[in-house]
Amino acid sequence: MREEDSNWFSRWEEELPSPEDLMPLSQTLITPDLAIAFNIKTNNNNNIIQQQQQSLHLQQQHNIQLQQQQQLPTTTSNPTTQHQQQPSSGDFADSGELGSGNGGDEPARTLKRPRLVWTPQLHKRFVDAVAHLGIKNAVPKTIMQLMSVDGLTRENVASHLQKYRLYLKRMQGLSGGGSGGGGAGGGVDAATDHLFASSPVPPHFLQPGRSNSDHFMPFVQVPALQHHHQMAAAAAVQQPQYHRQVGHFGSLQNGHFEHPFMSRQSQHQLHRMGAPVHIPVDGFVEDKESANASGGRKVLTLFPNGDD
DNA sequence: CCAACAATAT
DNA sequence: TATATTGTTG
Repeated sequence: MREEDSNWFSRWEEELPSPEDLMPLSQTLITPDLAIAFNIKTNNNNNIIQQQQQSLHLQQQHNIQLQQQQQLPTTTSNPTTQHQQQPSSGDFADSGELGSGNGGDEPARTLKRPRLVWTPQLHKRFVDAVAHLGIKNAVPKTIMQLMSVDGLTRENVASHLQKYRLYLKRMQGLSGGGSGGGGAGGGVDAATDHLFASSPVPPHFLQPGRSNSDHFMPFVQVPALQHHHQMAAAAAVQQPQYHRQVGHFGSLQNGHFEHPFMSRQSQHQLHRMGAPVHIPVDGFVEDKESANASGGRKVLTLFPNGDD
């Protein structure tokens, strides 16, 4: 119907992120402060956190409240009045009981983190990662590694991948054979697919038979089976600075260039930790509307802009 | 044991 | 519904 259809992937090819584009992009969903406060181990600040662990005890409840207040700490005078109408006096504060009277044992570990919201940007990185990995290697762990989004867990990716695969299958189905009466999905443009539609789907995704895009697979050959072996080379320890992390993608942390594999591999410990609060990283905004849609739940949103 | 995947839960 | 969590399997 559209001629664009014929060359959409020509353009797609051009728009393919070069490794340089993809690699150094290390975003973070968790600020150092937040990580520390919650006893979260990110790949960078291991040691710092360890120290904090000792002093972490009865503060759990306080921690939570602190988080909410710390939102958007410094944004060069943000006139956006990002006031947290967070019911600091409603949810847990006054109920007094969080869960079931946790006596004061490792609280942070028990708490849950906010639902990840897959913005088009995030999904884009996801698709790019999958595209560059090829179907075979496109498994949650490797995808997660390539995406290099700090705070993103393997399960986040796994869950998303599961749904994405269903989406691909649906597309295959209706592009291949007559529409039949299936009536299963119906509209491809259903609201459910909007996210996925926001990023072009690499052609070979639909053709498992065809060998992967060996076309462009520059280097990013993630050693998927790389077992833990290397301790963080202490490449860059996050100092308790109140700097903005989200802006500097250069990955020039100490004047040293970070390799993707060398840099993000201490994520083994990143498992369940909790933080039922928003994450104060500037650049990340919580989408009130999404939250509303969810029934007033708090949701962490990355990149409110749906623009590609 | 860990990770992927599918199924189920919220 | 979208994402999380759990269960099962390799």
